[in-house]
Parts: sequence; structure tokens; C-alpha cells
Amino acid sequence: MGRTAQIGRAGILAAALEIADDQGLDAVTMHAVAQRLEVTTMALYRHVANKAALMDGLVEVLITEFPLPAPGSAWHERLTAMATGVRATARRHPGAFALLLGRPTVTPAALTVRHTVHEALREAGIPDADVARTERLLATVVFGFAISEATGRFRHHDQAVIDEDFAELLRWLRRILPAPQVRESGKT
Amino acid sequence: MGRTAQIGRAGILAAALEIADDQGLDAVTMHAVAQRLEVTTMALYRHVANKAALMDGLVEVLITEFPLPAPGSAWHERLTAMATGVRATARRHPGAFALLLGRPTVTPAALTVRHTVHEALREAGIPDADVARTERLLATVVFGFAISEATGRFRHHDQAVIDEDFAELLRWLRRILPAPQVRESGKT
DNA sequence: ACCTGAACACCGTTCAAGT
DNA sequence: ACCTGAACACCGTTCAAGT
Repeated sequence: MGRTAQIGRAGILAAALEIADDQGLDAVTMHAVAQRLEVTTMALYRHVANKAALMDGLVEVLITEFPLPAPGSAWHERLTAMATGVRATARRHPGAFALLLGRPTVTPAALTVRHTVHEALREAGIPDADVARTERLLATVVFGFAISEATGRFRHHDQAVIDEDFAELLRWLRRILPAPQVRESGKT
Repeated sequence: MGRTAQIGRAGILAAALEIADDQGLDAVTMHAVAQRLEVTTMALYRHVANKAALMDGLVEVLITEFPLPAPGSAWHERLTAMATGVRATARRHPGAFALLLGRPTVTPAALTVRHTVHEALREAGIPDADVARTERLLATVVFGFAISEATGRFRHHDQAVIDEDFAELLRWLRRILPAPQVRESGKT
């Protein structure tokens, strides 16, 4: 009972994310994280190299949270699901989401996400030479919306307006991608 | 000659922007700005309320730098020019550009920029009811690209690739907006 | 009117201890 | 192996002086 709390990298990241979620990214300080874990500030340094490493860990958590779509569904449904998932992550963690800016997204989880999009685009009939660029631009557009919403650029608008904005953005992207091939007419 | 350096709000903002430009936003500290102006840190507080106000000032400088297109040109040329101008500003001030996130863009300069886009969209034939939303999404898309580039999300790619990405993004947007009306056939 | 000195609370980080 | 205490450099900010 009086035992010292067990600390670990995962717990540190969870605590940091919670602080970011309800007090903003600036509130994520080594002192604040330690305090939430009922531990001295210096105890953290045994589990994370420094604050930058802690932030990198937060990014990894966010990327891992992106839901990967079920492999069975049609390519356009998978892309829509991923875009919606990215937006949902941004809304769940508005403070931490800004960390995705300026980090090279070369972690395994990030590569998996990118690879999933590549696959969908190839199925959509995008020429191999254009797949990488298309993925980059799609990611940039969806990411741009998500970070704008997360950081409050739309704060003066009603939620319904923002939701409709996102729906319209998805319509724009659908107009840019090839029309989904209709394989069967009528119902299943 | 031995006179104390004259300090002013404009000079402070200029110094802060220079530091952000060549050492990043984190290097913009009250101490660093004061040092560049050869003045004590506390001298700054006579001209800016606090650090947040200084950052707000930086945002205003950035927005004022957005070039407004010549009113005579065609609407699609004006929009392209503005998109290119936003990207150029982001490239010139990559550190400070991130500040545009999370500030309500309701300053006079920001309203002027938005109004200019609204006008172009009305000329393009966008229904009045859709103009505001279209502007919001166009801004989000262009802004998303600019901030991704500024914060180094594309850092692993050659400049030529990034330039072509931007060109392709503009082509996407052209496909979404109405086709420009051809008023005269042949050359002028 | 404008700048400076001294001071305070806070932050990231290191290092030598403690158990 | 893991946590703590003491300490340091740095940062934003205030306030009472100085000229």
C-alpha cells in the first residue's frame, strides 16, 4: 500500500497526453507529468531521455491511434474511413495533434498508414508513378483540415458548420480521385 | 553615438521575426529579442504587453505580408496569386508561420484577405450561400500545404518534388472551382 | 518617458546520493 | 534498479528605482 508507484514509459506518455488533452500542450511540463504520477520530476529521466523524447513518444501514440480500415471494404470507403479517423484523433487530442507538424513521419506506424493509402490508390487505378504524390497531397489536405480544427481556426463557427465543411472537403477529394467502379448493380 | 538605442514596437517585431527566421520560433525569447536590440529584457515591456502580445504582433506582420493581387486580373489568376503568396510567406518565415495556427484571424488585414477571396469566388459564379464555405476550405487546403512545408513535413523530398506537389495541388483546386469563362477566343 | 537592477516563480536537466 | 535532493542555467514577469 505504501509502496512507491511503479513508473514506466507508457504511463508517462499516458499522463502527458491527459494533461495535453485538458490543459493544452504548454501545460505538459516535466514537473506536471511527474506530479500527476506522484513522483519527482527527475524520476522521469530514467524512462525518457528528455522532454523532446517525451513529445516524440506522444506523436507515436497519436499515430498508433489512427484506425486502420478493414481490408475487405472498397478503396474509397477505406480512404474515407482513414480521413475521418485522422480527424477524430485530432478532435480527441487537439493539444498533442499539433506535434505532428515538423516530425519526420518515418516511424513504423506512420509507414503502415502510408502504405495502406498507397494500396487503396493503386486499386483506384492511380498510375504507380503518381501514387506517392497523390498520397502526399491527400494527407496534406486532410491533415490541414484536422490541425485547423484542432487548433481552433474554426472556433467562431458552429459545430454543424464545421462538420459540413469536412463533408464538403471529402466531396472535393472524391471529385479528384477516379470515380469508384461499379461492379454490381442493385443490392447484394 | 553613445546614445541609447531607440526602441519601438515595430523594431521589436522585426527583431523577433529575424530570430524566428534563422533560429526557429523557440529561440524567440524575450531575452534574445532584447539582446538583439542591445537593450535589457525589461525594456521590451514598455512596448509589448507580454510575450503573447509579441507573438500576436508577429502574426499580424505575416498577414500583412500576404500580397494582395492586382484587382484587374481574372478571378482564377487572383486566387492562384494569393495561394502562391501564402506559400511564399510560409517559406520566407517558416518558424513564425506556425503561429497562424490557433489564432482567430479576425484582424483587419485578415479580413481584407478573406474579402478578396470572397470577391473572386463570386465572380467565379459560386452561389452566395457557398462562398464563405468555399473560401474556408480553399484557405484550409492552401494553409495546410504551406504549414506542412514550413514545418518540414516534406523535408525528405527534393525541392523540385515539393514544387511539383504544389503545382498539382493548384490543379486539384482548379478542377474543383468552375472552369474559367473564356471571353475571347484566340490572342488579344 | 523610457530604461535598468534586483528579485521571484517556473522550467529542463545533471549528478551525486539514497534505498 | 529505481527514485530523491540539491543545484544550475534559463525564462517570463513585476516593481521600485534611476536618468
